[in-house]
Amino acid sequence: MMQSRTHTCGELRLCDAGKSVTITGWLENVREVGANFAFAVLRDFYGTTQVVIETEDMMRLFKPLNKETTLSVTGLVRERESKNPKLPTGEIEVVPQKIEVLGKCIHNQLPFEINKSREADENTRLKYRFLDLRNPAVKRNIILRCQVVAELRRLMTQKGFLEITTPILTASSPEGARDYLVPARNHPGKFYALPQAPQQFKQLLMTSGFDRYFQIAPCFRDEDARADRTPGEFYQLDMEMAFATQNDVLTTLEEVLVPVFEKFGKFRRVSPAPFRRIPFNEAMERYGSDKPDLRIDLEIQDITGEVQGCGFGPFEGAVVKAVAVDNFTQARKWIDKLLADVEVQTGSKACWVKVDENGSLTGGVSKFLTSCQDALTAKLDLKPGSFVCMAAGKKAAAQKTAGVIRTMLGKRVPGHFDEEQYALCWIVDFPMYEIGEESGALEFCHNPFSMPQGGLKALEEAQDNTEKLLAINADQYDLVCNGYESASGAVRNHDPEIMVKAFQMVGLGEEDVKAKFPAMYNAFTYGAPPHAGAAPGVDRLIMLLTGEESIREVITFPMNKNAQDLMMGAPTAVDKSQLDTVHIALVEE
RNA sequence: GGCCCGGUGGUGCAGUCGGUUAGCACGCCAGCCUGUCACGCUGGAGGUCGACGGUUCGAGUCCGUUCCGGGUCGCCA
Repeated sequence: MMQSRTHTCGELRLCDAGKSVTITGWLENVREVGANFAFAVLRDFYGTTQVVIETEDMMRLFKPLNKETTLSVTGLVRERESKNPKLPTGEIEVVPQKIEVLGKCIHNQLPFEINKSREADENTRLKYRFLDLRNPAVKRNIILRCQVVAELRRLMTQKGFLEITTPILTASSPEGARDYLVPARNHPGKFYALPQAPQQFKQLLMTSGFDRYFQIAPCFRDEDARADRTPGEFYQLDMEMAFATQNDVLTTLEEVLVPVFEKFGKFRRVSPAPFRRIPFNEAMERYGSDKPDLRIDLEIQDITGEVQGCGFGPFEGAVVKAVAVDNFTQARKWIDKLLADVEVQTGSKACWVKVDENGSLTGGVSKFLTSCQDALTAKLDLKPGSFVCMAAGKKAAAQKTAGVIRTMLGKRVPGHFDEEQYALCWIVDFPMYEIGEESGALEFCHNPFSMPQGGLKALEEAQDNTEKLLAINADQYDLVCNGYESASGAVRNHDPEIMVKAFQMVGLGEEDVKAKFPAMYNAFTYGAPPHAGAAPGVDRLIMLLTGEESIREVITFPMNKNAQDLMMGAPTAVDKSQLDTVHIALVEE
């Protein structure tokens, strides 16, 4: 039987010298510095401790052990002859009397070196995630995640929110992302779906009279991955408040998140509450994005009027947006790279001009713009040495492209990016409806659960008037931090009459509302409280706090981009008998 | 599905204009070394360059196809 450990590998200090101890852990390294003289490093969750090998017998014991074998070492703590101030345990070492091998590592060549695993090929890391996680630098993010989640729970609970879990096996939701489906064994041909969010359940909880609900909720969406978006599953701090206004929700989240950013964030500076509240349209106009990075001090200017008739084809009849920077000294090659990167990220081309020492436009598309040079100079406050990057197209596309230009210029031209802070803002007043790109018809812009501003009256007044309908905003809001969408929420539409009306605007009727959200619609006819909520993304929050650029660094067992778990081998084929049980027949490709 | 970037011993990378035996660091193995801590020194093993096809006297290098990975657009109420 294993001797129980008396200390961890992170806790022995000089004052422990002379004690007899047992420590356990992984054999990290053995440094042989002489014949029958070596230093072994034992690592556990808490730290590392040096074990000194100075006898032939001990050397013989250690020699055949591969790195990463787990050991129990019993011996005496001794003050080191040469100390290492870089290590918490650097003043002592353990002189072993008894070594016990607890778990052999039979591989003398590891897939990667534990302490350098972050540099290894990501597929290899994911396949050997259990080894990758032995790296303290990798483990640190997971530990931080636990601490943040615990703090979120503490703060929410303190504010009177109840954590209530909701079903994982539920009904497919007709809106939104692709569902993950689970065949129902007892109901041939029918399926459960994994929840994309506990949206309807939390609204039902509100109608049940739970005043304040939250949950660290797993959410499942079958959509493609991005660097900041894991495929398959992710976690949200899902919350909802009864009899609450938009301001109640924003204030509550500010009170919860500011302390978390301050306590756990990589950067010291955090936007003080209340955060700036920027209407969606203003965000698109000034930043070209509904998730602007406010650490960048540049803003987009509209130069549509200034450049009309200049003769440059792409500008004719288009909306033209510009971002200008002063004291620009970059080379032509740099500009070409910028334009290429903008095109990769947006699919749209950008163009540019510079201002020479005489105040004249030069380079890029300057030959087309000489006629409007004065107007542009005035509008953009151009000076000798200014650089202007422009995007043209339909309004939304031009805004979006200019938004990417703003971000790239801001981060690449020195002096416009104050990186080391958490710049938070709320984007509010999202439009209720939009014209669908494919359908060309009126559609819900975000989700149909949001309360239109002005309620029933606004909808009735705008009925059959597309222009007016497009101008209706919803009490919907996103929390944005450093260019990432960090939370999304809304004042919900709790009134069946307004729900039906809102659906009528997009050509749907009462029957559609009932069919799509039967429980919610029904519940709301029994006396529903006005309610509002939001759902900050936990994974992205941890990304922001740690400064990681890949979401896989903050997930314990992440899948790769193609939604495969390389360690477990998921997804896998299953036996025909399993398929038969759930009434599934595979179609030969 | 489109586009961009990448794939070279166990790991990370270099490889010029197509030209001799594919180079470096870490790791691994052996030897030396009594205070290392990114230990050091000496020696050694290990790759045919993602796959297939083509151009060529000759391909890691050029061309085509394809597979895999990352990023991005679509998508993500």
